[in-house]
Amino acid sequence: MKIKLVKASELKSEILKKLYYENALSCAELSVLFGKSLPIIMKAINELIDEGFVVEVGYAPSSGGRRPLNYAVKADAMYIMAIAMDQLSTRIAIVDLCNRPVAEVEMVELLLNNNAVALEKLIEYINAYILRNGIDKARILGIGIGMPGFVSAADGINYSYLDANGQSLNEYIFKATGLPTYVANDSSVIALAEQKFGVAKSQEEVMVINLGWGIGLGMIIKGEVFRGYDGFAGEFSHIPLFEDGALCICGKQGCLEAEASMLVVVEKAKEGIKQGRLSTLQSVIDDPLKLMGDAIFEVAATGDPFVIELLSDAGYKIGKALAILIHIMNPKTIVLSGRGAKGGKIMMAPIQLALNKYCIPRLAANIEILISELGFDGEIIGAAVLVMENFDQEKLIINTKRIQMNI
Amino acid sequence: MKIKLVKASELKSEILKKLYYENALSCAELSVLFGKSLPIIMKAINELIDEGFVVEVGYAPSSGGRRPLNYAVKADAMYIMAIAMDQLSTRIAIVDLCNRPVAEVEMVELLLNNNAVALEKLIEYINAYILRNGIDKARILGIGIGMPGFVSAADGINYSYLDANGQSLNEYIFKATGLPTYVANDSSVIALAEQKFGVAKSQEEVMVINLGWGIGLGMIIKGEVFRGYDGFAGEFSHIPLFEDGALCICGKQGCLEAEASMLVVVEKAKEGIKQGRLSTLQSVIDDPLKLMGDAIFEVAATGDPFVIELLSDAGYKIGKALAILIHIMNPKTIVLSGRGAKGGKIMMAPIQLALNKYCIPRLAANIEILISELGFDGEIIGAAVLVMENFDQEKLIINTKRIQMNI
DNA sequence: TAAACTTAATAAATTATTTTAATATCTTCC
DNA sequence: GGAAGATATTAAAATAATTTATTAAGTTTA
Repeated sequence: MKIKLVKASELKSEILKKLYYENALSCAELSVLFGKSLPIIMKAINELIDEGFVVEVGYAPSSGGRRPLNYAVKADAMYIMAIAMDQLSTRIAIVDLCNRPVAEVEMVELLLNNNAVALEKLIEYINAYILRNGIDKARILGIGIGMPGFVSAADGINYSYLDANGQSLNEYIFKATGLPTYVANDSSVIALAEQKFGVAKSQEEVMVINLGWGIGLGMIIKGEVFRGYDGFAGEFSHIPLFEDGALCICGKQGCLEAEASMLVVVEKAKEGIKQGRLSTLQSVIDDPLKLMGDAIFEVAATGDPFVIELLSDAGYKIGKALAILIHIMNPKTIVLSGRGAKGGKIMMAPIQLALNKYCIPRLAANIEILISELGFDGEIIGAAVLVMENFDQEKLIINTKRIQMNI
Repeated sequence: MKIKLVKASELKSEILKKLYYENALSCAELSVLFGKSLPIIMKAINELIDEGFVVEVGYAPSSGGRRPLNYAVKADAMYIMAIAMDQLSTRIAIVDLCNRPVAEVEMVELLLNNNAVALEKLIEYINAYILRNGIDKARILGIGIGMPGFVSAADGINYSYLDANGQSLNEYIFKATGLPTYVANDSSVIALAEQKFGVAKSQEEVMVINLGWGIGLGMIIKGEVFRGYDGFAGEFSHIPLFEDGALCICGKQGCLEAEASMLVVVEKAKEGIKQGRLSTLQSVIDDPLKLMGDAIFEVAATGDPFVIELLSDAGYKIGKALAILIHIMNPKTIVLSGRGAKGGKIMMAPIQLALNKYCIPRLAANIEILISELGFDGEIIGAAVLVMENFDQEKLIINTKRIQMNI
């Protein structure tokens, strides 16, 4: 791993971040990682221990000499509120610094589209959740929120949903809850999760496909989320892919989303069954969208031919889009993630088929397509990561005071 | 501009690079740029002056206090050999540290396709050019080469042309010339030129389209060329864009290159004229490809309807491809560069038309499409930049010795 | 099984960097 | 046009970081 240059004044918070991501590291390892001398690292670590952020966690195996003493974050030094939204529902969790929930993860219905009170509802949920679980707000480092739409993480504005009269959602929710808040596009948040704690762990260049009601793309470039100039990079759903394709909600024709998203698969399934196609999906045909989505993958796993046909068709089209992405970005790894990752195994073959057809062989040859193991938890974990990504020395100092007051 | 963290041991070479890119800077500016204290910067600058790399270049205008003393690279401290190749011909130049040629830029015919002796020819040209112009090899910092094909700049290998039995071209040419050599894909080299000395100067996120016999893409991300995992990123020519398009040399159908490259425009022009279309291009219809390419833009500038029709058609298709790029990368700036940049003005309208049709308005709204001013010189300048990008403390020390021996 | 070799942690000495203060030079505002 | 404020440079003092040496603790090999 490349050494990461940091300013001396940011060393301690950077070490804490690293320990959060890497679980446990020795001083020697940290020394190499940051390109700083051992005494400096030891001083920082000892201070972090004194301040209550870090603990010793025993010795690592020797690599031919004295065994190194490993350090890790103190899991309950701080908590993080992680929120994962989609168009239909919102999940809320509070996790510790090992990403373990310290209160039960809850899901609430929260329609984003044409819902003027969605933001107020969200804030209500947040405050109620904290209160109900009896968690001290002072212990919570911040709130990370992954949400669909055109989100500028830099400005804290979602241009599609949750309007706060043009104000920053980060500011608005901070004022309403007292907790530092960071919003970001759901796909970028999922990409964060996959790179820090998922199948793409520690990789510097990864493309993460968020298979959901739309089709999102979170990009990790040079080890960081790439957001583009306005923060809208990775708008994969609406690339013009098919000459005379289905009409998309965006008003255009031939968008990837309109041909291959989970929404389309569900709709095609309903329509097909109505027209007499046989499928075990028949029993849930009148269920709401969300349940139907879950059912698709259950039924696919049992080998239902109609559903597999639908998923294969979607997979092939996604594969064509991936071919374009590969030509432009030449990634090493592509991760299929999001709630649709469950169908990844079935889609793998048609995706590969499409790559064979649409990719220059040299580019497709070494590509590694992985299926997320975080699955549905990805967005929650990513939302927590989002808070830690914004952790800095200033917040370290604030929280040091808090811990010292408590003890 | 964001401060650039550098290791203390690399400060001097980084300062020199910065001065090369920015022409002239004061110590105070450098201090801010690198986040280092003034005494450190002054020490480094004074050493660089003593070593013969830097000179004082007078005072900058005051901004309300004592006028700062500006420093610049000593233009003839070192020379750089810059080589720009395309499939048909190769240009060679030697430039000083102000990118001014110190010997006449020469162009030689050098077919890359199916030419087993192309590499040997290239080396011959290099050595002959240096000899003919009587330039001391010890004065030349290195050779930068932009070339078409699948080029891995990291490995120094071009997988399409100029095979050195799988060896690194960097190594091979170094052995044959005694000069450190760096090869890279032509489009990435042009992107470097545009970002350092062109219309995209100092921008951190830029997409540079190389309009030539193919259609290349050089990406600047976080201020650096993005090359992807294998180094093949930006393979824009062969993205699958049209359902049943023309057959491409790559064997696939519907590639952008097969529909909109300069090669296609020239061929369509020839064919059209043969079939009776009226055009002032008629007089050069039997000229070789290269001349025909130049003629296209000359004729277009006079308002030739047929040629404008052809360029518009190509522009519209390029616009569709740009729409995809914009959806994925959300850049602030797109630069039309390469030898085809001459036609940029004519293509601008159809490109915008395509963006209106294929882009989500929010993404297309703020996009800035610029036409290169470096034009045909872009690849030469970029090749020189390529050498400076690889300049480090080690090379600084080597060249210090050289200068001291000479003086 | 002990000697030789590694690696880790700690302390002391050296080196490097930044901060502070002082001086020089220029602009702008009475 | 001179005084006050701003910026740049230089020198000295204070601070911080790294290097080197030392001790501790483990592995490998003869």
